[in-house]
Amino acid sequence: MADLRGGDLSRLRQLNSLTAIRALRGSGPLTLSALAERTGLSRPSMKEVADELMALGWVEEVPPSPGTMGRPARRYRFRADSGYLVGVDIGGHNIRAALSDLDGEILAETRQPVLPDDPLEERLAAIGRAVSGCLALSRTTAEDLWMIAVGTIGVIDVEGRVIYSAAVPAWRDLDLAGRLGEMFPCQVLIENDSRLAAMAETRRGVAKGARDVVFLHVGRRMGAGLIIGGRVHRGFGAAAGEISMLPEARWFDAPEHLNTCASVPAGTPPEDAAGFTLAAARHGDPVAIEAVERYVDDLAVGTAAMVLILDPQMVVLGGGFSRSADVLLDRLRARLERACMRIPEVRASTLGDECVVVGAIDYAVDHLDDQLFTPDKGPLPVSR
Amino acid sequence: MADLRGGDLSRLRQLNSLTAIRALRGSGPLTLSALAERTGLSRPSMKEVADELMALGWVEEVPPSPGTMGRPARRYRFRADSGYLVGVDIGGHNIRAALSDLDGEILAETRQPVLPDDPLEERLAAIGRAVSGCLALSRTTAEDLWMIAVGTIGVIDVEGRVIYSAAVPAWRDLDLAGRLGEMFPCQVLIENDSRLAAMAETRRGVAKGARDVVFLHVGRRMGAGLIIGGRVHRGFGAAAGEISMLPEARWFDAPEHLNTCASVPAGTPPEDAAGFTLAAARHGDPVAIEAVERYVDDLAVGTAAMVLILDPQMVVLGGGFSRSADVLLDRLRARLERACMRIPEVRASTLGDECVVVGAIDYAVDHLDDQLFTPDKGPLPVSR
DNA sequence: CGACTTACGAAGGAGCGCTTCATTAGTAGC
DNA sequence: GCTACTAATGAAGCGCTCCTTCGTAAGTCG
Repeated sequence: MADLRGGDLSRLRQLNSLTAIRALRGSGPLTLSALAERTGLSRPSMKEVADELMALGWVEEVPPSPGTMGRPARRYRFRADSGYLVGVDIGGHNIRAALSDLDGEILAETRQPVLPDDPLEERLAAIGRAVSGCLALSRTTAEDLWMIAVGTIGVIDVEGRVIYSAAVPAWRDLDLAGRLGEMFPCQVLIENDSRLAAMAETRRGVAKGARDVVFLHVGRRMGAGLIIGGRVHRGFGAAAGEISMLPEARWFDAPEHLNTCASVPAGTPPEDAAGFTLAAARHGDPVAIEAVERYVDDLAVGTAAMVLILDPQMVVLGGGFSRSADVLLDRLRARLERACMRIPEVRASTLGDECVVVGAIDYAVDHLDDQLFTPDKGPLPVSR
Repeated sequence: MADLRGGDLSRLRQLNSLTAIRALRGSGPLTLSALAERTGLSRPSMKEVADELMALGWVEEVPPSPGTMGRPARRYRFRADSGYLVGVDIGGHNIRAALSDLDGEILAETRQPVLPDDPLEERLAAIGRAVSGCLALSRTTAEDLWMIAVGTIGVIDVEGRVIYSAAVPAWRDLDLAGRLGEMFPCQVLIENDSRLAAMAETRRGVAKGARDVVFLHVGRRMGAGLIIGGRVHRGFGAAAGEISMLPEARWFDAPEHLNTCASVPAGTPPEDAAGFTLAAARHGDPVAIEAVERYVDDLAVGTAAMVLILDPQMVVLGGGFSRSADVLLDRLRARLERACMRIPEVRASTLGDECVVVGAIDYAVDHLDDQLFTPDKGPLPVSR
């Protein structure tokens, strides 16, 4: 049972203010009449609400649109630029950052190359540089940041501490939330990168609008992120999606089939081997195809487990190997058809490398909405 | 984004009425002042709300409690008996039914033995008898039923049609929701029985209050039900939890280890074999222990998959074999500790055979609450 | 330049919740 | 059996929020 608080008249106003903000966020500038119609309020009431929102800084008036019949109508827009959000993707070789307005519209992006075994402080400094870069590009300052959401490889506990990170040795046992909290004067959110990628795909990618989605990170390491009921599923200890730990799921070593394929020429750097195999398979090389088949065999086991357990609407393939989705998708589908009761759609990611930063932004927007648009968390705050 | 409807004054009243009903449902009869305090409303307003709820039939006055200081206070209670809910468990060998009031308090229970290969019409008739029995025991009539929730073995699709049922041949392809809808003059809900059992355990069993729970049905057949975010997780096609379909999870044949154990005396009826093995293991029979170890080995694979994927707060063992939880729990825990990152609590069901009917009732209560306590679904209806 | 269209703004009214205060119906003590 | 105390009741008056209605204003079109 949720809250047991009854409501006051002021609560009603609060509700209507939030409804108005929501209506404005969803679509561009709206006239007073349009707003009134969407919210179901009468015009005079809507006017009062709008005045209040303007006074608080949430909304501003824009010039009326010319060329319309009748008296020009006042138009209002949500001041998405009264604050900014940052998303960060901490990967093994790259740190990406993006800055967005409060609507999640991305205004700037940067990338900082790093090495997996860079020392901790150097990594943190690179994060700082990536974020500063975004701020500089969009001519904003750290004071305008409302929230920063970070996606990182590895398992993060509920408090934002790194429990486990195979790819980045220095990351282990780090109090990431604490360190980033010292660096930035705003709220810091930490999440697993696959979960954020899943978020991005359900918000603006191929799975847009779906409520239950399994995102598979296929690449040199394997990962999964779950969206359940339209929200990121973290699990009780923030360890959901770690099925690659289970030997029977055959995920952990699955990429080896691609790395050790006999078609790969000697001397190929190890990070390019899998890509070579996938490309060879695309061109019909039977040995490479054999390796891909074995890879998908293994991939399908863990995937089938997730599909059978969750029965999602869609499975999205992301990560480095998803560039070779043409080689993988049909094969994966065929195996799922054999194993599963109901086959979800199986699609490739459409967001590519920006998946995680974009998902971090979306995650931050969600979090912000929760804070703002949940009634009874005090009065609507003043927006600068 | 949820609704974009702004609110009226009447909406506020509706909100407060719902809050009051909630407060009354949660605890027994309350005085006007107590109600006012809990809802945060002033006494005069609370009085008005209470009068309205009385007029609509949702609430009634009870005699003031004697022996208190000061003027005796009016007391109100939720009229949980203004309607009734029925839960049904359609099993292979038994059909159980329970009748509850609108608070989910169980007032009557019945059981009808059936045979797995009884013809369809006989089974449906047995359901009718089970429900009529409950009505008779509690002196109510079918007209007082508001909702009936049915848990059944097998996979049910979103429309309440049986897609697959290994245990009950006649069940296959049946439009269960349709047939039951003809039998009872109220809303009919169909769910998989493991999911309802999971529901019961999170509402009034061992997992009370937990938000993410995996319920394992361990018995002659294997099943699983998931609670995610405090709600039953059905999946997009209502097929969530069917991991026993996956060979690698080693669930489907797991019970065979117990059935074919060499310790079981020749001539034991097949349905008692597993129970015998479990009992023998409890008393130290090394051959039986060996069989149990193999059984738990297999059980743990699928369970670990679910734990790694979902990271639940608790795993609850239910179903026939959970009576031997003392033999199973520690062994299962030990294996999960090896396989999983974070170990959830592992506990045995406390509700026993009534698990599914009780869960069906809880499911109906939830459904009813959704319908009643979601504002903006029209005005609060009149309760008879 | 006048007719038409559309939005604005002010006035009056109804519903809901709040506070305040005198009143009432019990118990406890003498 | 009477008085003091306690706690709830019921009525009156206030303020806020939303609604409807109307005359007025600011554009476009012919």
